[in-house]
Amino acid sequence: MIALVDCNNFYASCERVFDPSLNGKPVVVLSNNDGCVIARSNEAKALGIPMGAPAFKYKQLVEAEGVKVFSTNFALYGDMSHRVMNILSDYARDIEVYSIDEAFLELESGSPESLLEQIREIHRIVKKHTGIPVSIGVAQTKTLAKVATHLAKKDLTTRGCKVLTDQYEIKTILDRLPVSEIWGIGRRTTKKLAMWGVESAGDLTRLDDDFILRELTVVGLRTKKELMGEPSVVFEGTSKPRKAICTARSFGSMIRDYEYIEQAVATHCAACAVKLRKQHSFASSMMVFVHTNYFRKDLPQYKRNIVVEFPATQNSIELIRQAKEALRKIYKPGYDYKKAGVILMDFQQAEALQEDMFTDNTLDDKDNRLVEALDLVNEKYGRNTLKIADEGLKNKHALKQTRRSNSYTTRWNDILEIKSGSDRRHSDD
DNA sequence: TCTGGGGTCCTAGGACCC
DNA sequence: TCTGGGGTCCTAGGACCC
Repeated sequence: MIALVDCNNFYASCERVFDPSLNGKPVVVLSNNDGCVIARSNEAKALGIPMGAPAFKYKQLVEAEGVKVFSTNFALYGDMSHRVMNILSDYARDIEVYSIDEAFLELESGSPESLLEQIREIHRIVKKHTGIPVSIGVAQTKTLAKVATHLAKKDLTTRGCKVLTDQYEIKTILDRLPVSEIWGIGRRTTKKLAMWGVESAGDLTRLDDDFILRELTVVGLRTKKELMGEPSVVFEGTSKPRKAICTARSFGSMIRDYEYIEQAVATHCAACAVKLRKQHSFASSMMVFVHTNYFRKDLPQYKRNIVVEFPATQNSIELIRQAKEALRKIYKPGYDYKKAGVILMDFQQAEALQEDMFTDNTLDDKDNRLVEALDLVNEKYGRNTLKIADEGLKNKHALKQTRRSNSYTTRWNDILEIKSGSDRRHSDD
């Protein structure tokens, strides 16, 4: 049996854990540069603020309704996510972390009643130990588990937990569910399906296999099978290493100077390298890209990317050297740049590393020991305690983040102070 | 004035090989 | 006039997810 655990309004919920006065109030969290809305509490949804809405378009509503607004605080959300996932892994045979706020669990099969009891317990423990509310759905396949979680969230009578195993119930639910709600059916496919008169998930299950294969490829066919209870999207289990690692950011304001763009690229490259080492991989190619602001139709536009190859490495210093060389080839002066990024690709795992006789990529040369020390220090004393000089200190490319909450769980200076008496913020724990 | 970031998978077509 | 067949690898582009 597969369960899908989904944290409710995750980022907004994280903010609430550390400031309970936000409970019952509309809360939104903004993307980088405070650009658009990426998380909303139920109260904010009720006010009609859509997902992905540009923040500036809702300024008036936000002020009028007293909506609490936060810049992203990924250090906090990442840490809270870890805590939730740790608890989940105690309650499952295996876990597949699907995103920062979602995980598939493999549960022992059992009667619907015992399954419900199990997920209610998980629901209760996660809330008690982390403060994060979750929705849990259980079914035979991942796609149906997604449907079940959807119900757990929408249907208040489920109190956040739904077991969807009864064949008759599945059928009636699928007949009422719009195809666009199904996991794996996006905007494009919904439009296509509508042309053939396919409106509900049930309609999709009644479509001919060959027809689906021809029009929607194997991806569409897998979805149909999953809806019919036949597992076709494999449960991956404990996370596999990433095949590509990307770090890219829009700049807080547009940048012209080569020097600052180079610093941004070096910074992104260093961030990629940390992620790369965390999963014990070595990269042997990277893409570097830059582009101007698409939204400024009045300004000249330029975008370019370049892929460079090199002997597999996980060393920040070498990777930054490559990134700088790549940037030099694509940078064109005279443009106002808005975004730059680095993508590392073509990984080899440490164990399988093909030794190149002429390059030393083992962990005992001097640069590598330096990088290892750098990781240790930054792990212990916080991100960016030590940086590579190429990353620069001025941070001209810095994000605009005017409303970031404290990093309660990951920075010593930001730890919550508990006061006694009327100022107490936590009633239990 | 102001519009995110990080991923995965699939397909078609071209290059190349025997 | 006729112009193989089967395979692999790579890339770009499309679609989708959270």
